[in-house]
Amino acid sequence: MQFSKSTGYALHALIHLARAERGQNVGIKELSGLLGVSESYLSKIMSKLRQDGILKAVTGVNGGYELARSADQITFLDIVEIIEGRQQLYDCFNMDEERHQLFFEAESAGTEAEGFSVHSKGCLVKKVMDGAEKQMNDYLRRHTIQSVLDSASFDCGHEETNKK
Amino acid sequence: MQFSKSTGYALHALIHLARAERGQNVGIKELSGLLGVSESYLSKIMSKLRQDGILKAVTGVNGGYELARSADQITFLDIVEIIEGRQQLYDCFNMDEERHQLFFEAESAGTEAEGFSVHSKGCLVKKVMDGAEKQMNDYLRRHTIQSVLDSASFDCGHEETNKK
DNA sequence: TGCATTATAGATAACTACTGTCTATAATGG
DNA sequence: CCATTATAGACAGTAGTTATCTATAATGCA
Ligand code: SF4
Ligand code: SF4
Repeated sequence: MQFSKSTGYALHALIHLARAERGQNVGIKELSGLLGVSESYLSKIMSKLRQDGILKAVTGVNGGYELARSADQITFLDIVEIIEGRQQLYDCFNMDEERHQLFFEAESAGTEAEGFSVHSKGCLVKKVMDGAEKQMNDYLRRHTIQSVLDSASFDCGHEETNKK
Repeated sequence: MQFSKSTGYALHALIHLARAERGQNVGIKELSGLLGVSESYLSKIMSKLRQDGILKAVTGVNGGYELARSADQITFLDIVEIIEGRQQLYDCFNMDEERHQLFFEAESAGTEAEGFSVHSKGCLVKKVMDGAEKQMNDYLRRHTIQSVLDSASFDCGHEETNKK
């Protein structure tokens, strides 16, 4: 289990866009050169980000990409979910059997047993695995593109006052 | 990005072993039947768990598997790391370029710049992604096979007193 | 209008990891 | 000696990722 390379590409491209001046389009050529990926492949990723409302894109001369919202409104979780997909990390096998009812939580056994699925609520194994995913997602949600830029010191600090 | 099915198989098999009486071997036939996986495939997973010291295995008549240590000494993280591997979730691409030095953290810029890699220490993108993974791993480390059994109420609660 | 530029979409292929099966081998107990 | 059981290796099918190529549509400019 690993994050796909595409997620890395997306993150790096967005950081570059965030550093570009507001209202200025950045072309795929510049981005792909910077990341060392083909224009063709990267453009697919950018399109996906656009479809999900992270970017705005302009075709034609002087076209390119621009952030659709401010960098502090774009979380790492946004990007990960868009590129990696929104399926859960842990997927129950054995969905149609009744063997897994073994792992019901004690408290929820007889209280409100109406219309809830074995997998989503009752099972403790699933609960642990989903809980682990939630920990990661919460962390990713707390970090934005802007938060990374804020704590970075760039080589040529021309307008970023290195506030040490 | 998803956990492999094998991780699920491993977790379920271990829980079954933990419920079995101490000193009693459980065969691959029983386990595979329970999980609905082929003996052949599951045995590979079990072997891996044995090689990593989670299980003990006995060949021959009346052979089978048994936990090598008590269930509260086997964490979810142990299993995940054994089956999924121990590589980091986020892998830096672009390892040989010097472009990524852009994302250095301000504090660490001039203090102790000796013998540390751009990727592991300096980069804030990597830091966020590794931090996210750590959140998940810490959570998985806090949960053991035993902790799941403790809070479960089994259908036939013959010796588990349902301590509400 | 016509042209160069730029993003988009689809088809497709190479590669990799995951999942699964089959066969042969070794160890154990009776 | 034999039945049982785990182990190991080879192998194939599947799916997802990564990547390339081509064609198309939109835009700005001369
Ligand atoms: S994790 Fe729980 S609900 Fe999911 S397959 Fe296993 S026992 Fe069933
Ligand atoms: S995450 Fe940081 S260190 Fe890794 S490739 Fe990107 S810029 Fe470089």
